[in-house]
Amino acid sequence: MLKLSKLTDYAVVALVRLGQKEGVTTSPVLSRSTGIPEPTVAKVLKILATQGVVISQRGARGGYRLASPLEEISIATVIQAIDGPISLTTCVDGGDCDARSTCGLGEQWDLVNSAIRNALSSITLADMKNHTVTDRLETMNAPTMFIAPEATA
Amino acid sequence: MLKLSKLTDYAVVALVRLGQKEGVTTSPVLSRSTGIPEPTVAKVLKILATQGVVISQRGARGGYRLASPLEEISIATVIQAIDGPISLTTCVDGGDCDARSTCGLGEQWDLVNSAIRNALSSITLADMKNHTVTDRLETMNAPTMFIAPEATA
DNA sequence: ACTAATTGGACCGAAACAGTACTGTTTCAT
DNA sequence: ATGAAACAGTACTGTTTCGGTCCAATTAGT
Ligand code: FES
Ligand code: FES
Repeated sequence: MLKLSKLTDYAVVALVRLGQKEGVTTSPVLSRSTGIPEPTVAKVLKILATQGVVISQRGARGGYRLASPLEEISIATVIQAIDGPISLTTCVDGGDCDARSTCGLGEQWDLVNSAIRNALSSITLADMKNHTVTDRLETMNAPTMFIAPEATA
Repeated sequence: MLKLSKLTDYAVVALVRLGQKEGVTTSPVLSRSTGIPEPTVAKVLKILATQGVVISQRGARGGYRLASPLEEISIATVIQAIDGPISLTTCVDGGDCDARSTCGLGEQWDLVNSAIRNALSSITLADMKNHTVTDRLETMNAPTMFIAPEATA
């Protein structure tokens, strides 16, 4: 269905909320604040901590805090942290493709990958809480990336 | 991992190859031509036929042919035909989200959805077969376009 | 030093996915 | 009319990934 995992969904919510807090915040608090089940938010934060998106403080009086301001964390970063690398292809890196030599368009997939990554990188967590950016996206979405120039001909 | 299903991968390959043939082409022929296992390519074509992406000709001397020229079929169309609708959110339509009322950023997800859909719609199957773009990609493909704090596998 | 609070990492069940096989229906060639 | 070729649809099975839960390691405070 090409949907990002629910964990990633929750991660974005948790991070945005975390960015609005002062100091460190614990999993239970974040859970109550967002409505996400406690075990789930705990797991999400754990993963994000290993990826360096959030800083964890262990022990009593511990908790999590954002490693970077909300504006500098892109959706792509969160997805990568939770779901792993963004490679739509299944072919480019893994190599477990049966075709490979016969399909002929192996390299072209990078086109798609770049497009996706570009789109995902242009949205930050700050945009997710800020309603003013909705209009700005309209101009940002112009398909003027690096699509084949003569491909449209 | 945010990857499109392998079926979709195969679908793109099959469609591009199909667009380079004259008249109708059978599944076995397409299988040999692409290197994709016969049963799989058959399944993919079947799905694409129900979605109207390809036209099927039944009976002896039958086969498949593209419903539209390659230039008019976008990657997004193929993904939607195989994997279903592109909704990254899991929240907007399904409604099986535990947070919903407390998360507060439900509407903002459309931002992400639009970005993805736009990126995917701007690439056509014709772009995938065009090898002149391959070289161009080498120069234009930014090595890292988003911050990867510690992308250790 | 002890205790309580909190994160870290491992484990397990469930669901979706990829692939395969079979049977039926349609059409062309003989 | 008959037989073969090719698509259509359904059902089944093995595998992988995802979502959720549980227990162990770590630290602050008393
Ligand atoms: S390498 Fe996987 S389809 Fe070409
Ligand atoms: S509706 Fe699902 S996280 Fe907000």
